[in-house]
Amino acid sequence: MGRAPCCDKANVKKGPWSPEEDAMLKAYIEKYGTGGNWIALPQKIGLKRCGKSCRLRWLNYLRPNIKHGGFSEEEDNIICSLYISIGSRWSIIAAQLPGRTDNDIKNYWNTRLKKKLLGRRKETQTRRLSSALNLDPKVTNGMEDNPALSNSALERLQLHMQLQSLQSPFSFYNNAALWPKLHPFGGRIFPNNHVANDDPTSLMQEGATTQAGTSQKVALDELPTAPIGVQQDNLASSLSKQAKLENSLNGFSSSESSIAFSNGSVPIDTTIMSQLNSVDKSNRNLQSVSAGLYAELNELLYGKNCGYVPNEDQITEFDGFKETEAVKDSMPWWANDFDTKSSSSNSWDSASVLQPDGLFPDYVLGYDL
DNA sequence: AAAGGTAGCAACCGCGAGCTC
DNA sequence: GGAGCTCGCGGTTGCTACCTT
Repeated sequence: MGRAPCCDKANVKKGPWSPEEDAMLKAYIEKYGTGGNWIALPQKIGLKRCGKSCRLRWLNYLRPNIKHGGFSEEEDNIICSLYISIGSRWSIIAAQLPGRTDNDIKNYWNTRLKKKLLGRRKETQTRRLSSALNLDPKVTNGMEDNPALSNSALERLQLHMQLQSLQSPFSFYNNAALWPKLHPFGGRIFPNNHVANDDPTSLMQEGATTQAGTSQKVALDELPTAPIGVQQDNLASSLSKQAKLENSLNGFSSSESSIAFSNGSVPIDTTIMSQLNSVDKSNRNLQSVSAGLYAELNELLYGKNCGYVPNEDQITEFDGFKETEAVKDSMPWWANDFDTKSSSSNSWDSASVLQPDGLFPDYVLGYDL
């Protein structure tokens, strides 16, 4: 049995909305509300529009306090950080940007931000890459000789991210804390002189601290020899936070979602285990990803944190993004307590749905764009 | 000036989740 | 329990304005 159509498609108008239609819809909703039924709304108003179309028009254009265009650097940072952290969950990203709609952000990302990101990479990455990574010339030569490979790498990465996300929202590409251990070069991906706090691997390992603040750092000297695989207890810590977020987003109560995630001790329940299995599967898939892509990924995401300082002539438009601390300082949601009561993924309200002391700070430590 | 290409954005489409009966 | 329905989301399409040749 097929899906029932949401409206009589033969009798609904499509295409751009006229000012008259806008006025009718706005006046009705402001006076009576939606009545909890978008499908019935157009009949009540006398509009020859699909209910879904009315909803979209109201949501993206007519409702009060909508902002269009003119994205600030702060908003750019939030969008980029969240996109890299959680992918194309536009409604969640929109919830962090009052007055912005998911559609607006989606369009902005697809038409501008993504190109901005690619543009920065195109200009700087190969030169910076070879000097920053101190890699085997056999590896870097190929990348320098083949700009097409480099230019497509981010898009390939995004495809990989989406594919992995299909397998598991908690999978490898959604979990930055896993990356250094999984890198095909092991410790060689970063310059040899990286030590302690300015080592990006330490940043990412810090990202693997527990919800309760218990450090579960992995010794740095473990990294070069770590096999391609996952240390499950560290992974589980990250997963626990992700699971908590996901549960919150899915409407679980905070008490339900945080049950056994204290002290870094993660219950090996079926949900978590299935996520672990998904990550293991992702790891296997990962081994087919080229070394060049890995190098690019690290350069792209951690370029400012890996200890490499670009020459002045290497600074490009994307360097307009603030330094990590400045970014965090400028993000109010960063410091606010997570309100599980408002954990709606509905972009109508701008309430924070993210968990500032949980998942995302871990990620953004490494994603200073 | 005109044609073709590109960018930006509004709107549409189909699907999954969740609710009701 | 499951069929039917609505809602909300993310991907995609199509229109328009602007740019380039």
